Amino acid sequence: MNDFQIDMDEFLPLRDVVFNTLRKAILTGQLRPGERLMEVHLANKLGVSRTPIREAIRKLELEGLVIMIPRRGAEVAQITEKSLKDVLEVRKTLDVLSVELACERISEEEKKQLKEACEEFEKATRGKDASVIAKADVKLHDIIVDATGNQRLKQLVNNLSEQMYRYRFVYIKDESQHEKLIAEHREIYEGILAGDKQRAAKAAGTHIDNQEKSIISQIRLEKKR
Amino acid sequence: MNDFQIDMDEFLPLRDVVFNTLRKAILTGQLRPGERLMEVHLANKLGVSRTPIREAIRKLELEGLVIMIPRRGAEVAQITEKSLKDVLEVRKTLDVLSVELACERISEEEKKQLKEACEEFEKATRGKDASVIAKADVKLHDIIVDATGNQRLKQLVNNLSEQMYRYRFVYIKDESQHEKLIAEHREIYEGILAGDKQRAAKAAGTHIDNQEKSIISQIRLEKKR
DNA sequence: TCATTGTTGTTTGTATACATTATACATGGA
DNA sequence: TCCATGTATAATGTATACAAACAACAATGA
Repeated sequence: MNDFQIDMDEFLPLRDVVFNTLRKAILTGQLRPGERLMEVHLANKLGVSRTPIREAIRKLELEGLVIMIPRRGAEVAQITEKSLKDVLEVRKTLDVLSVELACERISEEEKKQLKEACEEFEKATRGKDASVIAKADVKLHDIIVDATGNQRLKQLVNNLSEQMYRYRFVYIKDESQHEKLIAEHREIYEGILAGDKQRAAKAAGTHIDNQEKSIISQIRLEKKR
Repeated sequence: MNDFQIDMDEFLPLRDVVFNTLRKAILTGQLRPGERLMEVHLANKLGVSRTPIREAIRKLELEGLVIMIPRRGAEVAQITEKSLKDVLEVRKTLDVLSVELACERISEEEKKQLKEACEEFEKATRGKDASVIAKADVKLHDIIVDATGNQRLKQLVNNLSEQMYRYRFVYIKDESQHEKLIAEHREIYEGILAGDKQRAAKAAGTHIDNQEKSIISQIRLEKKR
């Protein structure tokens, strides 16, 4: 249990390595909501001193992934149905903004990438490997936010998306939804290519709405256990 | 020069005091873009050790107010016209979302507060004291985002607003704009009270557009100097 | 039995010491 | 003069040491 490990490949300050490690552990659920993050413990586990651990926690704190209790330290933030609805409400708006801006600003090169990503996604769904599908999904959305040319938007959308990383697999694993997912992606893709803002925006909206449904029902399930 | 001081009133961990202090110094322009934040220097200046300084910088880093250069430390992030347009593009969308949600969800109590804040703002503009006007403006917008009941939205909108804190006074000081500002606020206020999403959203949009114009022209002025 | 207080251990908060690296400047040679 | 190299300095990156606060639990008294 709790067997996350540091990724030594990276050539970064330890604080950033620790930050990425803890972040991933939280987002994938290896560190559970409510779990305390004790500095010496983490330091021993990851083989570093307390300093980089603390600095990583400061960043996680600002990102909202952990909450600080004075003189008691950090613990993994609880995810409530309410907080997730809040996140999704904002994310929906920003995703819609993204595709609208993408309609206006996408380059020819990016259009090609988008087409490839779309096909890649369809292929991935046939493969049934959830992590491959998830990756293809991320790729597709990345291309869209990149096409907006708005760095800040990209950063915010990515951040909001990652808040739901834990639940990503819920709706990706559900094969009965795959056709729907493909159709939604295709609709967004075609809307952007055609420069049809309304069409793309509407598709992006329903795309999020469907995710919301899956995730919320999953949360209710977890709550009951 | 550079005469910001620590605010000792606060009863918080030093890292948070330092964070707030540096943040304010950056947002008000006391720490200029490009300026290096050297740890020992700041530590001496604020009378603390390097540790809280470093932890504060980690948070500023994640917030995008400083950028880290490996082995060289932190410096205050540059604000370019592009980065500001990016911020405003996102903020406009989120402000519009805020008033739309406020239309649906505002309580009777909040309606009363909103009315008062609106009148307060009008009174403030007659007083000509920019900081009073700014405060009334913040109050008004706070009530609106609070009325959405969406904590995440509130946090993001506040953060984006603060990015432009430096330029706030530009459009607030310009008395020729006061009538327009009052009218815009009134329009937003009445739209929300009437539950008229379209009306309120449109007003909020033009409100941001006007701010954008003032701020962009100000940036171009500063650039020329 | 219950409440209060004392004590001990654990954890965070802060400071400082040590290691490493980048930069600047000087020195020497072509 | 210009370039290269070496050295010194100063800053960050990391580890550790010390202080203060909190929590748990035991002991004591009513």
